Amino acid sequence: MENSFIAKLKGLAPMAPVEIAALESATASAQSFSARHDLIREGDRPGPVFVVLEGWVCRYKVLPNGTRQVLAYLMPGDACDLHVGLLAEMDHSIQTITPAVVATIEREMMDDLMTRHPGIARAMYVAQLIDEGTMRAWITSMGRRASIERVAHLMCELYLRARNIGLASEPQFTLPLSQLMLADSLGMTPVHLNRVLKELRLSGAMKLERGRLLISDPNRLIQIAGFDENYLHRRLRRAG
Amino acid sequence: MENSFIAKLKGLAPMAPVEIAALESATASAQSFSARHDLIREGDRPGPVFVVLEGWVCRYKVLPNGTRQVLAYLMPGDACDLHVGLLAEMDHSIQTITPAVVATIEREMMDDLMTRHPGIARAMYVAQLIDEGTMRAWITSMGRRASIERVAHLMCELYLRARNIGLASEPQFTLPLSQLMLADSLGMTPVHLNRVLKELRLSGAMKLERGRLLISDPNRLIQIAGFDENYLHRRLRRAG
DNA sequence: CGCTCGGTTGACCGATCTCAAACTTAGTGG
DNA sequence: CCACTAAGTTTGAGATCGGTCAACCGAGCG
Repeated sequence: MENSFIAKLKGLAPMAPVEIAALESATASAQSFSARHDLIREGDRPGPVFVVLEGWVCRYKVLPNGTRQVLAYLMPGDACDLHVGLLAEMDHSIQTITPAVVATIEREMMDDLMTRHPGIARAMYVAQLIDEGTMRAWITSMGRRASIERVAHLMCELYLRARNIGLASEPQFTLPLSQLMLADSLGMTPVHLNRVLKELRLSGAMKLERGRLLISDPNRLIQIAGFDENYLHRRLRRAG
Repeated sequence: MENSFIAKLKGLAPMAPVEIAALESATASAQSFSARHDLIREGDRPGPVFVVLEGWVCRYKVLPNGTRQVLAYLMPGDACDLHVGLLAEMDHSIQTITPAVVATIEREMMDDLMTRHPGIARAMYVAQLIDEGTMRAWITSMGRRASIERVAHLMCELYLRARNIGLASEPQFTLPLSQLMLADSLGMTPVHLNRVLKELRLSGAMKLERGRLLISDPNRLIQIAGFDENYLHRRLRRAG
């Protein structure tokens, strides 16, 4: 059975059987990691490309004052930048959140895959564009949305991404993020995040509990968030 | 005399004479635009790649409530994403800030340049990685830095970028951004930004005046910002 | 069974926003 | 060359959002 990386790429561009086989063999060497394990740290020299096959992973940065900012979440199927190898050092760290299975693809292998297989190249580029769009959405959230809107917006994003890869069972889904981690993503205090979550719960929009999120009133949540699902979807060009 | 785009790419990867010639001809069709002119708007179908040759340009997003968030600044030599063409529509707009000269490179031309010229491909990938690093730094700023730190940090970033392309005359440089625009970049109110600028002026670190920034005490500014210039520099790998 | 980690709550404080007005500069037309 | 205007900047007063500090709670685990 094909892994989540292949499944994702197939959703982003048409993929020939040869290409699928090539991806199979490239990701064959997957490794398991425990939760909270740094795959690579800020300042390290970049190595191979990481591909998350199972579990959740995040990118983050720690500031001199000790605070942390989470920069992105990687879910099964997601990979980190294909060309990192060109940089002298990482400007951020990457860490598992849950126990995770991660494959690594060496730079030469990656180059080879991209040049030899146009479908793979195309899918990887689209994936990268989507990731960039997500970053822009985060900047927008942090800059111009009130805390409750920010929380709601992130939940919408994570829900849609989970659903896209078949990890959501309609009204709810597994969300293995502590409130501390969420606060570090949203640029707020855990205390304040907790109050916002309470407000969202009382408003009947959603309810976060031990590792899963229940979206009781999707429309209300979307409305609070000012969420435009377009930023994750329908962005693929119909015509090539 | 070569243009700012070529100059920038030459700084990011070794460039063969043929490659320079190819870039010359690709950017020959530059066009002039007045200030505040949208090059492309959110929702539009992406077209060619934009390359800024002269002037300042920004990416931005407007929210339903009417507020605006600036997502990035493009200075002479900067280009926007090479593969935008793969998306169905823009998730943000791009607008000139000052009068600007912008070249456009059609997708086929771009593909051709990249596949035929490894030096160009490499330089473009590095440029993209740097842009992504900048976005991550913005997210970090918005999430975890106090307003005065954010302002100082952005000024450091812009100063270094200007200096890199020869647009800074040591203690000062041309900064054609209104306070409103800066506020929209930093996720704050123009009123509050103005107060922060006053604080920075009184502290003797820097002074912003009509279109130029004077950095009176670089060390102090860097210290206030918690600026790590590594995120823009020294990231190129020595070894290929 | 007690410890530890994460979540929850309260009281208080301070940073940032809002609203509103004055002022400054650059550009425009008479 | 001088109103006049529009855009941008500056300042004040008061309100609000989100942060800080501190205590308590509850579940999982050795």
